[in-house]
Amino acid sequence: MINLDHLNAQQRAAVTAPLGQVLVLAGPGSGKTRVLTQRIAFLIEAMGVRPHNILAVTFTNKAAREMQHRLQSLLGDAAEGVWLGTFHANCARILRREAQYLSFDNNFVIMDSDDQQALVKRAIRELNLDEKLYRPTSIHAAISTAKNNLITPADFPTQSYRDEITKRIYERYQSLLRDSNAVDFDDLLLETVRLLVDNPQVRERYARRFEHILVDEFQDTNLVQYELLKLLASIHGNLFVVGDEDQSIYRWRGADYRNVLRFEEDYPACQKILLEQNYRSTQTVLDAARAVIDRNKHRTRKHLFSERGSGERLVLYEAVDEHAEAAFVVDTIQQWINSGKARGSDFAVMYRTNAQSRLLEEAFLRAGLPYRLVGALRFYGRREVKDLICFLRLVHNPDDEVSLARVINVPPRGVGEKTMVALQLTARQANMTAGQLLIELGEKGEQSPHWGRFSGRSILPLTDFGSLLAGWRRAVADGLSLPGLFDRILLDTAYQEYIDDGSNEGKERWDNVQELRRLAYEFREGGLTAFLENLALVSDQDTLPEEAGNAATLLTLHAAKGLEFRFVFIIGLDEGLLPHARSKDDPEEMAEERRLLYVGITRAKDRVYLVRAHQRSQYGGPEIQEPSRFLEDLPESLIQRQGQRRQRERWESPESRALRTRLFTPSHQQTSAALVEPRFHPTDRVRHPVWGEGIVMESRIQDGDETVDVFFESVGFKRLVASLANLEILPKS
DNA sequence: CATTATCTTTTTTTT
DNA sequence: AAAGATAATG
Repeated sequence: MINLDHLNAQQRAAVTAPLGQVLVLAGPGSGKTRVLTQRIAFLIEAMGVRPHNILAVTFTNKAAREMQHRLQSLLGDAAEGVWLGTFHANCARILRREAQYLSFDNNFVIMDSDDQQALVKRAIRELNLDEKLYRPTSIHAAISTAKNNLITPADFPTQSYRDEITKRIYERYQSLLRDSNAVDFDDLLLETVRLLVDNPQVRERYARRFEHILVDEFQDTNLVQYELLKLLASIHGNLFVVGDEDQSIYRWRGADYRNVLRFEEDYPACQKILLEQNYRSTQTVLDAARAVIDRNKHRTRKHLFSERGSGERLVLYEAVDEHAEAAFVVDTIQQWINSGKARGSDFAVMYRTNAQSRLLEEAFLRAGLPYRLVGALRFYGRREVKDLICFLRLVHNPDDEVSLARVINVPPRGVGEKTMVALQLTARQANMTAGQLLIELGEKGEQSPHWGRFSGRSILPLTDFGSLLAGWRRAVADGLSLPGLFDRILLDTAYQEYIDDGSNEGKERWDNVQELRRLAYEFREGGLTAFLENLALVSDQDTLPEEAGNAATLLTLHAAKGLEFRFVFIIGLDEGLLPHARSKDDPEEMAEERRLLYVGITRAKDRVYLVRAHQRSQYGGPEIQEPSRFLEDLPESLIQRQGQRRQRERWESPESRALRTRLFTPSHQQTSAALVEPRFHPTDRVRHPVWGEGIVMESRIQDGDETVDVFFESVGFKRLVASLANLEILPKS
């Protein structure tokens, strides 16, 4: 049974809001996930809505799982039947059901970003265009933006010659997709909208079904998603959306926080509820976050408050280079853990770009500290994993040209560029897809009318591969299980010999293959279709083990949204990195970088460490870094500097330095003393909360803090930072 | 014609 | 520093 007593007034108002449109603007840490789940529970239990009639949309699978989990514990089996998932997953579900109305069949594959890139490239090549002039990345971005704004190739605006070309690539790309019986991420949304617009009876069926629609992270919806919601809510009009303009960080993906304003315009009767009490962070953390975000214009100002007390200042550390940056992070975490005041899982290290994780990983490994890495060295992006996925995709849908191109020569069987071109040409002439042609060659061999079209050198490998493919498909048709198929592919291609050359790296690659096999085993019930859909839609962000023991978390600022940690490190606070260099020409993008930092800071419950490096090896040689402009927005009263002084302070007058020192005296008594002279001396007897009694061997001032070497009776020699270690000096006996 | 060696270019964030 | 494209080689 749900219990509304532990909700505050605003939260309760949201959970129990009457029917119609509800817009909840929820600051960080204000319990928005809770409101969302309680609302669903309220609808089911108090309003008697059947779960079947509820659609709940999240942005990540992680968020969807989290909500599923909470609903389960709130309602038990009564929660069964709610349509809960990401926009993309829900759309894929609809498209598979309604394939009869669409231009592709229901065993369509979903192209991931690598595949999309490959297709764009192919489209450019087929049109004989210069790849230097029309970079696949930038063309793909243009296509994606168009799709996110409901623009089909036919509607693509052509104001310049380049637009003209882009339009032609877009058209070509789209037909390549359809020839492969495939859709890309953007199509999932776009095609669903088109389905609902073009087929009133289908629209009515879904709109009637979804009596209640709830949306999380509404500020990150794009135009297609907004239209989709409108269509789905067109009968009942019960739209409950939760969001925070200040946390909108997916502009580059078409997200438009102005959908919040649009919502208020489109639904003038909507109720607006603000959640302003923060249950996560200390007031100091909130003040700092606010100092950063208040510089942004065009936003609903919220007055976040916390009852958790003022808390400690944010620490700013300026390292000499990126190695020292990583070392500072790891050392500090280690000291906290050694002091017994924190455990590994209390920490998160956040960064702007995935590339920054590598040095951190190395530092963690060297220190022997466990960590879990979100995303980055993407499991699904790894060569061997992608190879096998493509084999499976090809069995599922032989028309998939991208997969075919990828694996036809894996392991090398003598099929190169020329052979591929010949294959494609012959296939087109025969009005078949390359995959179909291969299968025919494989099945009929010399009997095939196409046999003679190929040179003696290329026909054998092609026939070879074709019969493998045909064999796998037959086996699946005869009821071979998914894990069975997986093993058969490995066996037939001698994949292990190919991938595992005996080196450490080879071993690791083979382990990845085994890991994928384990996943396939989990999907043995759902079969190939469910497995592939899951692989396409479940991001790497979701790959990490839920509770990876006692490990610190390493993740991008984007991936951090929705999470919380006691201690948050944000590294790379340099111009060019955060804000990222690519944002500096566009004020809107600059505002988004600011929101990114805001999201990072507000993840912290207790402490925030902001870290930067004077010098960084960006690409090739080392480069001098300027401090991030965002640092200047933080009032000095909220900041405690650690480590090296900033250069300009060297030229400071003694008076102003004295004043500064007084002003910045940290709240810890020990630390302030330590800045001047050591508090501990050799031969002092000390007590540590975890390791008990020991003797000070040496003590020195280092990086503005006191480092003490202590010999403990229990664990022997340890190096500690005085301000963190909580050492107690014992009277000399 | 496929594979290998050398040179060039390139860096955001993710469903 | 790594991936991708181009040139040389077998």
